[in-house]
Amino acid sequence: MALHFYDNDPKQAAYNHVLAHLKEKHIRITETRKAVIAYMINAHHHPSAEQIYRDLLPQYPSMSLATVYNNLKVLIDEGLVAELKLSNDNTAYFDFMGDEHLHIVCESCGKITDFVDADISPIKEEAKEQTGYEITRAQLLIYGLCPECQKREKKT
Amino acid sequence: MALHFYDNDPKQAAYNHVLAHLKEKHIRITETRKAVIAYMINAHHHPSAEQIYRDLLPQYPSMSLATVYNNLKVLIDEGLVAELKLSNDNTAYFDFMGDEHLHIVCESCGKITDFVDADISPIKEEAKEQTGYEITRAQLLIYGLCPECQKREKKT
DNA sequence: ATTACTGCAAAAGATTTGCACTAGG
DNA sequence: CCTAGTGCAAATCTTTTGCAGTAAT
Repeated sequence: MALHFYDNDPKQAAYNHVLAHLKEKHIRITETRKAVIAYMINAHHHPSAEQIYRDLLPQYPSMSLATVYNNLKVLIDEGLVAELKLSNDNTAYFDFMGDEHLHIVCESCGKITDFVDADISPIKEEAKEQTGYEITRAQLLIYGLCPECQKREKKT
Repeated sequence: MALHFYDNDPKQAAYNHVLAHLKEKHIRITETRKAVIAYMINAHHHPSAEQIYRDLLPQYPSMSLATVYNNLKVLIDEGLVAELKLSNDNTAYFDFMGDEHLHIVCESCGKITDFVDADISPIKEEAKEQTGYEITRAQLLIYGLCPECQKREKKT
């Protein structure tokens, strides 16, 4: 019964799903791994490895940055987390693959905004036909000026 | 008259266009800059800075890698070259912005294949409406398995 | 004549790696 | 138990920067 209660929380469901996935693949579920997974599921922003590390440090003072990287790599390999690499910045940002969404990056302040919908599957289909590639995933990065930066630029 | 002859060559035309653009912006046209521009226009692949440097070195033995980076940055800022950052690789690849095309990256061998067409402007439009961003550019990266790697994987 | 651009070397980041130790299954 | 995962530090790799000298306008 308690399980049903938790299953109503989509974040808890995602967390359980990830853990089940790892268990099935015989990938160990460690304290730090759980911490990174929970962090990613709850993150509304698109954190860098460094940010994750800093935010988790108070609760996991012995955790190392390398471990954060290791865990992110595992999650990426399992298709549970996506890696975003933007122009103008050689830091990778990470994104939990819950619901599908695209990213818009502000070229002025660097903020990343999500936006839902927009079906890119016809493009994938055409790409497959034109090139013979077997498409595994696609990433659309849109660059622009966020509303705040638009205002700021007008003032000048 | 000679000019008209050269204008019939689209690569020569692109080269002339870039030089005219730089001249108008009072950006100096140096030997190494011309070399990088010509290289990018003629590149059918998607070279890294290192690759450009290595390929130009025989003809420009005193050129430095930093200069390649500097010139690429200028060209990017002027919207003449695009920077591609892929997952699984923290190298940037560069692409001359001639005709519009999208990129498909093989997850197995890393090869980048271009593919033309595919209109993403409706997605840009929707992004603008949903988020209020003023869209400047978009980059669609498709990941998959190239035909060669598909064959190789089947054998195993 | 200016000053942007170059080449060099050093610095700065981000990420990866090697290794001894620890803990999950 | 056994070995994947951890924490640490050092290494690696890409890109950036400072600076004195050079060349484009």
